[in-house]
Amino acid sequence: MKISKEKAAENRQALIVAAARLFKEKGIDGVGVAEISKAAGLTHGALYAHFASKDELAAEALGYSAESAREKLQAQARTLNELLDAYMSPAQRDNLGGGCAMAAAASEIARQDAPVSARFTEGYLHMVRFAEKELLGKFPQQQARERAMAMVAAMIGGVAMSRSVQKADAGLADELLAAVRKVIGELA
Amino acid sequence: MKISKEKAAENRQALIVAAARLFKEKGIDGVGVAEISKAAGLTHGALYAHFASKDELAAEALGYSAESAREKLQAQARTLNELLDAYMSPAQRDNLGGGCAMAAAASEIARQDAPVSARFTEGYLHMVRFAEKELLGKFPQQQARERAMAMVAAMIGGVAMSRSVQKADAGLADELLAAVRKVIGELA
DNA sequence: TGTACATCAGTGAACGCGCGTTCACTGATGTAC
DNA sequence: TGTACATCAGTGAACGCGCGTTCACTGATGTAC
Repeated sequence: MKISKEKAAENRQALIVAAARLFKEKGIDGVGVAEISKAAGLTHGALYAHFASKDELAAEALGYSAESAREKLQAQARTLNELLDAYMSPAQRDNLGGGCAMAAAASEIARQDAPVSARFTEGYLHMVRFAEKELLGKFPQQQARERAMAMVAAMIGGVAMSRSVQKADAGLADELLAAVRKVIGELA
Repeated sequence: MKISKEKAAENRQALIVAAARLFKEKGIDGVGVAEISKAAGLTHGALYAHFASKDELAAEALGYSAESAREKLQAQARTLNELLDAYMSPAQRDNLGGGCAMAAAASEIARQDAPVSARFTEGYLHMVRFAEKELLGKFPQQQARERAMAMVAAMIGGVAMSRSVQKADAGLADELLAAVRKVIGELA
């Protein structure tokens, strides 16, 4: 049963969207092609009509995550403070599948190959530039860039660590999140 | 061929040490019981004489990682600045298997169950207390704790992100590491 | 101290299972005339 | 515009493979007498 070009493009996109969510929720190694395909309303065979391998889909999915995070940033956060409020919120922390791929997969990306690393680098630099732009009003260029890099790394680390301690100590998880948000905010 | 109690205890320890290194290098899902056992000089069957499951070994291994990091911290870092120099160094970043488990597995721990989360929480709080002790000379207690929590989260995030961008842009990875080290150092 | 025997850490074959990937086939779409 | 046919997205069975785990067996250790 061949499908229209339009419908095929929709299915391809559905695979990417489902993969992006599931990879963030369960890790790349933690989810199989069958589960991804099913979540997209297809069988696993169809996946291979669109992507050469699971790895290729992973790169596309993480690229999509980075791109939609960029759009979200542009649409919703006007200032660095607004970004911090949104990013360091319990809601964003508890939304693994819909949240930031860098926080959800920070330690896994180190083991992926160059194409995935490149997409993450772009995503990271985009956030850094957003922060840098505002810091340039208060600091010389070099210092603004250093601060921006450190702030974004701290945001990602803060969310990842808050998630890591959450099952053992939910109160600490919230305290950690608020502390990072506050201290990082004071850097701006 | 039964083995002496002493030798059996050595073998158990070898399994934990090998698992700790391999989990950090490849992720918990990325390494199998056969590879761990082989690295410890045993067959996979022997693993089940010491641990009920791979998950139980994982908890032991990550607990061991946290414990040996604590010993290393106590033995080698006298001041916060020394800790920052050691932790945020390219050498520690490039030593995945021998380095900090929190930086190596930050995003994976969020998906593990409570026992693993508890061991990470202990490890995180140990580093926070180390930083807090020094900050108490300059800041009131609440502020010292907030700063310490943010500093440790930023260190972990900085190392994890430096590793994540390294394959795509090695220069950026070094710049990122140095920027986080500098900005975090200024918080103390 | 010497002997008989229970213990149990370790071996390696085997288990069922789910993985990523392949492939023969289907049938509506899209195209050529 | 209507007809014949090539295309190719999607299906689902099947592939080999490595996974975590089990288990009958081995044989040196450790113990009881």
